[in-house]
Amino acid sequence: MCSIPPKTPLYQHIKDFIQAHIASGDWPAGSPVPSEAALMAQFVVARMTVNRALRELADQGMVTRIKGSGTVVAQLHKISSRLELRDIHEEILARGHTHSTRVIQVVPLTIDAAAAAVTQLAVGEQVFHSIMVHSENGMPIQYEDRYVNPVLVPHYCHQDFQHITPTHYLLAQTPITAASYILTACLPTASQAKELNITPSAPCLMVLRRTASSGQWASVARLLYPASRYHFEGQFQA
Amino acid sequence: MCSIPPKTPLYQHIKDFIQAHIASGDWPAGSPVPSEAALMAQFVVARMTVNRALRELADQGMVTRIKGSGTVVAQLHKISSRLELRDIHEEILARGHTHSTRVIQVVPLTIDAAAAAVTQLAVGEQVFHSIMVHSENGMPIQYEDRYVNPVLVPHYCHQDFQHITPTHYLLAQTPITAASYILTACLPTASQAKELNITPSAPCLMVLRRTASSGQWASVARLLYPASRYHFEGQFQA
DNA sequence: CAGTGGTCTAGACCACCGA
DNA sequence: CGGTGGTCTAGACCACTGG
Repeated sequence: MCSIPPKTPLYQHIKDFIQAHIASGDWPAGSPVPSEAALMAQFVVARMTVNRALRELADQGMVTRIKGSGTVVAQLHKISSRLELRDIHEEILARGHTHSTRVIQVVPLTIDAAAAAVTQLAVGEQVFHSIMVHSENGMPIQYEDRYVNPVLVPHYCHQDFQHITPTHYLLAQTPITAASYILTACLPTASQAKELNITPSAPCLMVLRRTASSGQWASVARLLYPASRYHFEGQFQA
Repeated sequence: MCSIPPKTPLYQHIKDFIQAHIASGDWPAGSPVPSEAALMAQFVVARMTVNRALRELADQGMVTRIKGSGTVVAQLHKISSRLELRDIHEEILARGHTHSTRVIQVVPLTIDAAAAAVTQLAVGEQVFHSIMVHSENGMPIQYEDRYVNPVLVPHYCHQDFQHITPTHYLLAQTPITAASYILTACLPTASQAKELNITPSAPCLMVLRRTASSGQWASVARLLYPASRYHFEGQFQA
């Protein structure tokens, strides 16, 4: 009866069964999914097993559960996926390529009006400011412009960023408890274009990422990726 | 002893306990999390309860579990977040704004070499092709260029897209079982710039999204957003 | 080998929903 | 009221890891 002989968990069989019916259009959005009791009988399993299957489907947005009422196929009006912003070093290594870093500047700095507009930090605040370019197999793919809180990371500007990325160092120094990002597109400034070896009219993806550690801001990074060499991708599997 | 009197599930107490230790830096990345047996004793609960707490933390990427070995705090070298690609209509309404659509073209089409390069569809394939611009409070924010599989959605080109978005209609017609997207930056073509009422040098975010339904491709959409008017954002909470 | 996590069972109590 | 899902228990067997 079972068509998946290798050690497939029972709850996975139930998930597959339900997903197959949804995928085939058999059970359109809004239609009821069999109750836990019905699935218990059908698969001859304990209720906890059925419950786990349905709960996981609900977590991944496939079905909607209403206490006291029942379970229905979810309205999939949004397609969501995990967007991961990884450490550039690990990302490049994972592709089997080599990563190199060109450090342009690492200095203490006092936030002026222009920097405040970008970072949302207070004018006059003392910070560390680093600029570097990361390359994959020698090709520049990320221009990293970063502000770091010296209170949390006092020795930031004495690191050798040829051998450890700022992201990696910061994570090692202080636990990140919250992060937010904005993803947009822009054109590079003249100096950015030069460092990235692209023309000033080549569009770039820009990520503005802020991280915080136990209530204080830890780092604000502006990451520029030439669109011709880098993009984000993802998938959603029902 | 318990500090959350209202009906908080026991597994949630355990999750909170562990997350608090991670967030505070008490348990740095890589450090071991108490075993299920230890947490059973500490919280005086059944193993299934502890197991659920740890499993959910693992699912959300907070900890890493290794069979036979133990549970450790995850290396947070990637900051991940849910990127949602919602129906533009619902998204605009959710902001309390008005949505309007300008339909530029909805026609049957045979894929030529140029279209094949973009869509990865076979040259010579018969499809429907629609182009429209979505505006928020009268301001264009999305240029939608879409190819649709007529086998799955035979009446696509007879819809009134003033009143129902392609995304919405497609979801109602056929269950989407898989989707993938590419997120990049580009400059608009002359005609795109004109329709979006931006200059040809204004960078745009571009989403290339493919959806499939039970093994067949359903739709390929190229969505252009002027960066000055639209961006993606998200946050990660430990 | 003992310890760990992965899975599963057969019960149970509760809050909620709809008729 | 009966049916539903939300949670929890006290056991159990297994496969895997480490020393």
